[in-house]
Amino acid sequence: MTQAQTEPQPRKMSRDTRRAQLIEATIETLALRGYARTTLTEVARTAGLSHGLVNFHFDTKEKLLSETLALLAEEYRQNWQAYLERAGTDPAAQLAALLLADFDPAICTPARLSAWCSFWGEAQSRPLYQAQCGANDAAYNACIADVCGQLLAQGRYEGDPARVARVLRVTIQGVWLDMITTTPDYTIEEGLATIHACAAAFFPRHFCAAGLIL
Amino acid sequence: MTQAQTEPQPRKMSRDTRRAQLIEATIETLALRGYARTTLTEVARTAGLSHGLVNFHFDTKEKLLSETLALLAEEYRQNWQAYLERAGTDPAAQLAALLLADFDPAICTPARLSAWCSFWGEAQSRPLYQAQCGANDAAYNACIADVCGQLLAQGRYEGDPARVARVLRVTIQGVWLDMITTTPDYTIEEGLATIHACAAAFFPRHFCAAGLIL
DNA sequence: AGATTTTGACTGGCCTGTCAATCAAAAACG
DNA sequence: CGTTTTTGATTGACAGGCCAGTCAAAATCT
Repeated sequence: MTQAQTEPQPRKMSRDTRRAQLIEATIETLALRGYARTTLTEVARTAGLSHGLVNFHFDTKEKLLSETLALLAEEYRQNWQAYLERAGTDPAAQLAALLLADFDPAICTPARLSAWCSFWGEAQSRPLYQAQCGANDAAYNACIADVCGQLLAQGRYEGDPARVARVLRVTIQGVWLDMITTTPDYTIEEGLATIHACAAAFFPRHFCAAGLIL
Repeated sequence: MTQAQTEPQPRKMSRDTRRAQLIEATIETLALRGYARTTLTEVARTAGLSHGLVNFHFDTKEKLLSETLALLAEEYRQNWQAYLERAGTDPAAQLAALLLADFDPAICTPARLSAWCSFWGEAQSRPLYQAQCGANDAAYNACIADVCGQLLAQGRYEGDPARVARVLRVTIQGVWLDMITTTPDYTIEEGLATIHACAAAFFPRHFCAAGLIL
């Protein structure tokens, strides 16, 4: 990915640039090798830098992984909040925006999806995930539950907002997982169609397989 | 779990017994420590046995993990197939059985759910998962898609069988993930209620939040 | 020159896999 | 039926390798 040989690339770069570069290399390594086989040497090689630099910028491997997860969590949060902002105040439009947000090309990258999946696999046995993502996840859950509650009320649908929201959320998660584990012919369009089919089941007068109605 | 000190426990046991014991210890260790920190020494200690025994019975760590995953996959397959067998020929009853199967107390254990999650996290970067579970997963997908297709036709519902089936499948998976990562007050009943809410959205005349109608 | 980044060799620790010795149960024997 | 031999499971010490983290020296920038 990064080519240290082609561009001369100033040896010394700003702290933040190097850190970002190493974090990006960590995401790629997680995706390619998995959590268990992600080593500092491997990350450094992916970034085209020396092993010692990683410790210079991040002190420990744990801090590197922690900040990598923090970056993923933060860009995820900013993405759906930006989508929500642009959607206005109509609950159906807001829900459609939330569903679309998770398939934005900036977020929904093979490397990023794989990296997320690596962290989930370790989440159960390490406090790291909850510490970095607990608050964000809670905010997202509250938000989508609120939007679902409004749409249920407005459309006179039956159903528990929390459960409808949970089904939509885990369906997105599941589609993400499918997209990296199953055969390659699983496009973003097919993923979106699946999640829209789910939304259409709960809100048939507002959603169809193609997305928001009207 | 196993207490080597309380029971004298015959020093020598049959091959299959020891292998099963070590595989069970592997599941517990995966759940407690995660994939990356699962070591042979840790597994042996959990089983109350010596480290060398693991290599005696399984040759390599990879084979131990492979056979552990094979056991999980096989007991999962047998479980849903048994449920399906008992359900008769009515599509709605069959679907209800498939949904219930995944919450059977024998399958839906904290340790087993966590172990599954550990394997998923590594699935993307290792052929192990596809090799052990690819065929089983494909059979399950085909089965639930077929049942959904029958129920859609019988009830004159609209929808793509493959997509409806996928939503149900990933919702179960997502609820499993929730059950081990979120706060403890997530019971099997709440999990089942969520998946039933999802089924009710697609098949409102056959399912409600409490499960199968009639 | 002084400050800061970068490198690569080095270390101490942990982990996997090997192996010779040990031990208990079963089999063979007297 | 008691004794000896054989078989095969079990142990723990050991070797080799890999990895995270350290550090002194070199390179680069200001």
